[in-house]
Amino acid sequence: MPELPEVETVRRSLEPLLVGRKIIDTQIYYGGIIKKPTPEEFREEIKGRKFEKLNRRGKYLLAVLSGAKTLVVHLRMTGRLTVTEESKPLDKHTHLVFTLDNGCELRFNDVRKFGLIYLVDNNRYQEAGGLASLGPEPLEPDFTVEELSRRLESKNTKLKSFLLDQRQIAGLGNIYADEALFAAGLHPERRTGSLTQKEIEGLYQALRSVLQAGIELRGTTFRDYVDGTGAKGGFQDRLKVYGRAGQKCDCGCILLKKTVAGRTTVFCPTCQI
DNA sequence: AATTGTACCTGTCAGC
DNA sequence: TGCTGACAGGTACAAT
Repeated sequence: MPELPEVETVRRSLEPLLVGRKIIDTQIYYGGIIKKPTPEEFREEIKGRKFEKLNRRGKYLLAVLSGAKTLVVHLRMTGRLTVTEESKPLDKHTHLVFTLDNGCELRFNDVRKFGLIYLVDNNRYQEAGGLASLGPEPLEPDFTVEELSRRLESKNTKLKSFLLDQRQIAGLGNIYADEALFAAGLHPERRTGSLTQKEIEGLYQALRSVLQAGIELRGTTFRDYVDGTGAKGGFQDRLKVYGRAGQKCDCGCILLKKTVAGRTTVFCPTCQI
């Protein structure tokens, strides 16, 4: 599923293909993806604008357009955003096609129609769903051990639930939350307030290294994910726990599967305490 | 106010 | 073969 490393990979792959390009027009095949404004207004308001910059915040992709508007895209679970030559036939489940000024198209495809798209004024991100209430970026310098510690102690919940809460830390999903907990040797059901200073430092390092490795390998393609050029990621070969329930951990134990915080969670009962 | 549960979707796969 | 039901999971919103 597109989490921070996948969205960052999409951003990096799309940026050189989009910046400087102008949107000639938009074909809307399924308007339900567009949350704001109405699909008709969206098409009118975006017409003629140029891509100036591509940013990412948590799992949100932010395309800054000329005229001080930002196109906000969330891929949720199965969304794909790719640049394709306009001569290529549309894949099934393509809901939105932006015609660019160079013979290419930016296409939004989503099997399950869960993706979200907003067009908002710059700096009015509170109008774009949960974007305004995101927690810190885990790979930015302002996310420190102290910041993590403060947030852990301000809650009394299970670690898995904490890591998935976008208001606490932006960008983790089920894959990287499980991988980070494994790397830190922490049980997903440990209470946030029960961690020692050493464990907090270990979790901090685990979060950063797992996300960084995910980016370096251009994301995890477990099922649907591809980057902005349609290429698959490479981190799926490095997964230690996610999707591996019933298989052996490096320590020889069988990895367990359990629903925690409403999510399938895989962990090693001996390595994670 | 904060937490929990459910809806949103379709493809895939196990079991019959 | 073809059907049914469970499952996958991020966010918005309703319910508690």
